[in-house]
Parts: sequence; C-alpha cells; structure tokens
Amino acid sequence: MIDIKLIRDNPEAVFQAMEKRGEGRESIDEIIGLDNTFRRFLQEAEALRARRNEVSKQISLMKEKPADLIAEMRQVGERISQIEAESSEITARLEDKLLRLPNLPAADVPVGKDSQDNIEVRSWGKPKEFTFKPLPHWELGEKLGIIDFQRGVKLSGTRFYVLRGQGAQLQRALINFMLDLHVNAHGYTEIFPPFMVKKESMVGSGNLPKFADNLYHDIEEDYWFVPTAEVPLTNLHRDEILTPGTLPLYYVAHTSCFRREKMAAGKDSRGIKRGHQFEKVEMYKFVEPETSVSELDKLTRDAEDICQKLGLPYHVIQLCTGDMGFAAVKTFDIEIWAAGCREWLEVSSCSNCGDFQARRANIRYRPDSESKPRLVHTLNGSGLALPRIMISIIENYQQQDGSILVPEALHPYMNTRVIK
RNA sequence: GGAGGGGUGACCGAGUGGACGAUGGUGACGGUCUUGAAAACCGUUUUAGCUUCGCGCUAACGCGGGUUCGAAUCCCGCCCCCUCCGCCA
Repeated sequence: MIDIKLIRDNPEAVFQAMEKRGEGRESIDEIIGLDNTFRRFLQEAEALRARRNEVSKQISLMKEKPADLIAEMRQVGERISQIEAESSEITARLEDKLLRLPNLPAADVPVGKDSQDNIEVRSWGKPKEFTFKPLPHWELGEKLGIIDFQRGVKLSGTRFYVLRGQGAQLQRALINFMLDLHVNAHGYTEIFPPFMVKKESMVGSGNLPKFADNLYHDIEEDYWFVPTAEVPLTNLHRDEILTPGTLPLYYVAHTSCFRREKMAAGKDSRGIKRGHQFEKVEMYKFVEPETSVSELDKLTRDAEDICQKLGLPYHVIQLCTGDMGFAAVKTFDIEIWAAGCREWLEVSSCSNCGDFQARRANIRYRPDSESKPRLVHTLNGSGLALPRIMISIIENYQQQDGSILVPEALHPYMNTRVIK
C-alpha cells in the first residue's frame, strides 16, 4: 500500500509513477476524492464527539440531570452515528482502492511496457554443447520413470504430476541442499510456516484483494492456500513493533505453493514447468529502509549462488516498470538454461518491496529505544523454485543413453551419482 | 463438536456505568547517591488519525454491533486462549 499522505500531497508524482506501470489516472483521482470526503466526515464527527465528551463530563458532575442537555446530546449522538455510517462506507471504498494500487517503482528501474523491455544485467556459464540432440524433461522423465504425468492427471487433473523414485529424491535433495546453503552460508533462519492462512495475511503480502482469482480458497473455514512462502513469511511480524537491534531478519522457508493459474490455461502445459502445486524455497528479509537497496543485491547473489553450485548457466534480468510485480519497487529475475526445451526458465524473482507490504501488514521497528516506530522494508526472492531447477538439471545433465548425472553439489544428498 | 473459565498497555495484574488512556508491580530509559556497579530513592515511559501544528481534539481495554447524555465496565454475535469430554495423524 502506498502512503495516502503521499497521494494527498503529491498526486502528480504518484500518477507519473503509476503511468510507468501502465496504470490509469482514474483510481488516483478517485482516491483523492474519497479521502477528501472522508476527512470532512471525520472532522465533523470528531468535533461532535468533543462536544459530547465535554457535556457528558458536566452532566456527571451535576446532581440534577438537566433534561434539555440530555435531549441535545441524544441528537448529537444520532448525528454522529449518521456520519459514522456514511463515512464507514467511504472508508471501505477508499481502503479497497488503496489496496489495489501497485507499488511505486524505484527511480532507476528501466521504463517499459512488458518483458520485451527487460534488461539483462549479467550472466554466468554457457549453455552446454551436446553431441546428440538433448531431449526435453517430459520425455526423459517418463522414460526414467521419475515423472508420472498420467497418474498425476488421474489423481488430480490437468497440471498435476507425480514424482517417483529418484525423481522424488532429486527434489528432496535439492530442497535440503538449498536450505542448508542459505542457513549455513548465507545466514538465514529456517522457518516452516502454515500453508493455509487467513485473509488478513493475504492482504498483508499484497495477494488480496486484487489477485483472488489466482488463489485456492477453502470457503467453509475461510482458509487461503499460500501461492508462495512469501505470504506467511511477510505475516510472521504482522502488527509488530520490532525492538532495537532485531533487524535485519533473514528467513528461508520451503513450502508447497498453490496457484490456480486460471488466466494461463493452455500455456506451458507440457512438462512440469507450470503446475497448480509446486515446491519452492523462499528467502525473505526484513531490513531497515536505508539498507534495502544493497540487501536486494545480496539477496539476488544468494539465489545465484545456488545456480552456480549446481552448475546451471543463468542470466540475471532486471524487470522494467511494466513487467514488475504488484508489490515490488525493483526486481531481478534469474533465468536458467534448459537444454531440452531450449529456453531460459525463470527460477527466481528477487524483489525489494520497500515499505509497501510493511504498511499493509503494519510491520514496524524502533531504531533505538527512544525513537518512534518506523516501517521496515521487506524483500523476497525464490531460492529457488523446484520444478524448474529439476527441468534444468534433467535436461542439462542428460547423457546420450538417457541417464542423468547428479550435480556434484547434490552428492551428499543423493544415494546415487547417476539417475538411470 | 459439547461443557466451564478467561482475553486490559512491552510483561504481570487491578478496575462491574461518569473525573479511567486506565491503580499497582516488573522491565526499559534518565537522574540522585557511588571510585565503579548493585541496592535504595526521584522522575520518564502506548499507538495512530485529524489538525486552527496548540502535546489542541479524536480514537483504541480480543473483534464487530447494541443500550446510554456517557461503556474497559451492561446486552448480543463472532474470534482466540486455558481446563474437562468427544473425535483424530
């Protein structure tokens, strides 16, 4: 959520930032209008309440309760409830508009319309040359009996698959490898959060109210299934004031992620690239505002470290204003090479969200014991998404006989050096 | 799911219709004392909104509604925690 004061005091700057994202002016104009109305109501109600408080105090001191004063206050009370009813409707609309407004991009984010305008910032490794035609993972996976698409569909329908034997083990090895690296080498604290959360948590992270159509929702109990561990991690400190010395906080969590992917029906349907349920290791940081720029760089490097240790060629892309996520100030994507399907796959998206989530989730800290609470900055990044690293490993490490070499970094985590 | 008990400031805990943003204690911070520290004593210590920016006004005692001139206090609904019972990996 953007600071309403910023919109109030500097609507033009906000509008220009929104325009870079391809957002219209109407919602901002509407917000300003609602805010003005709300404040008029508020001031009237507060003046009336002040009057009522004062008179009530006087009445309490009198032995004889004067009927005329009480009658007047009864009217004042009625007027107050009238205003409250009207202004609560205004507030709800204002709140909804604010919650649906995306974050302001940082000044140094390249302006652009869509992924065409993203910029490559660096790359590592070279796609491997093969002496034979490398196969896509769906063919290899089926041949090796490590991915079962048909039974996935039987169990749950389209976009579901079953990992079997060394396929399942490979995924588990990767999860452990990544968690260990982030915990032991990068200084993160491991968290195992709930996969179902309440509505407030989804609002805090920015997934609700705007993106309900990509979420699974249990109506009976009103539980929402997390589309990423970013949701529970953001809300770990919701409604808290962190005491001096606690920042920065680095968290890492492995969760299943659930996404309806409704708008992408038919897209990427081959293989395990885009399922309704997938595993992901997520890094998350709560930091002081002054440090979030450099923390984003460190976060991205932590994700890259995984790719390097697994020997997977990648490049780092800076997203342009039009392609960035809702909550982000600035985002770097990491794309790894998949030799079989011959494409660069997005395995990580590392974002600085500034105070956007902190304001929604009311996450503050005190720099020292005397100072006022300030909003923290939050950052998130995949470290990494499992299906796509699996794809890249399967396809890049395949051999002519259809077997797959296990990357050296995973040797301590697997009981075999070759999947066959 | 059923029965009973409870939710008050960073924490503990008082408060059952009016002067209560809320007694007291702990903690934290500042001071006195001390070579220094502890102890003792004194003082300070919520968050947010509006704003004529004046610490002026308003709001917040789990959440939401109601009664009342006035609600932490009374009434209704919901949520959460504890105990017992039931069910269950």
